[in-house]
Amino acid sequence: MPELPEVETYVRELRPQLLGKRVVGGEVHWPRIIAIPEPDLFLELIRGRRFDSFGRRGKYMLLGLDSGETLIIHLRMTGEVRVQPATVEPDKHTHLLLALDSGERLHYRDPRKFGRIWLVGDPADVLRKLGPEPLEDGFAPDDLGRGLAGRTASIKALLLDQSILAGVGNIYADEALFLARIDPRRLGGELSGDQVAALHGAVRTVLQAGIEGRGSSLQNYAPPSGEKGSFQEEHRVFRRTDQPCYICGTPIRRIVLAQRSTHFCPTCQS
DNA sequence: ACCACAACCTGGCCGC
DNA sequence: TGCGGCCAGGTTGTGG
Repeated sequence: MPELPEVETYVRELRPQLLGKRVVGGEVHWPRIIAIPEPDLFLELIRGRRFDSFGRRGKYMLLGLDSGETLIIHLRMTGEVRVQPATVEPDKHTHLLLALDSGERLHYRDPRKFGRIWLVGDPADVLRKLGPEPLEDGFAPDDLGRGLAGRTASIKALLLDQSILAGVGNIYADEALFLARIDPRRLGGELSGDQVAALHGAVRTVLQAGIEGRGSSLQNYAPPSGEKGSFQEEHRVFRRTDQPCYICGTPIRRIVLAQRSTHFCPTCQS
């Protein structure tokens, strides 16, 4: 589910709930969610460790431990992290429980089991293929242009490629392409310099607006505080199939690109 | 190197 | 109520 704005919201809301707390025990109920190391060693290494820092890279959450190691969590489609009182019992979708010295427990819950968790000495081992952070000051139109140059995949597929740009997913790709007035079927390498610059600006605008709305809450998704985000109210095209474009009134179209639902205005985006 | 697509999983919704 | 089909905010592995 979550893209950059949802993960950033997660980090902001979980940080005060976890910083300074220490892990005093844990249980893994679905071993495959622990990517590195083996689950038994994972639990051995994390027991007794304190959370010292909390950050984000792309759609990954990075929790720095007092051992110098980093706990990395990727929620993929349906992962959730909650810090709960000890009285809250895990349900059948809770795959990792970490007991904290505060008496609470961290629950990692994930109905589709796509999410992954790593415990590594060097985060680069997990993150090295990621492209630039779109909201960093140093991210320039040329950085995006270099990633798209010569590519013959659709611009929609390339925006979803985390090695070109980190953090954009299906919602924000569609919204950015609408804002930049670019047809999602256009090939990456055929965009003009002006279009690349417009897309660069649009990606930053929609991600920033997403963060300000505390993410998009579709279905039952909500950030750790439990209060839903609001950016879904600002979607211009995403899941607005057959509804009128807010600019020109043309019905929004849904097509499939890169195996993902893609929504666009056939009049505004060409 | 690049591209398209199956696979990984479960649950919700819709029509019959 | 049950069943089949489709949908879901992501990434990885495989084959061409």
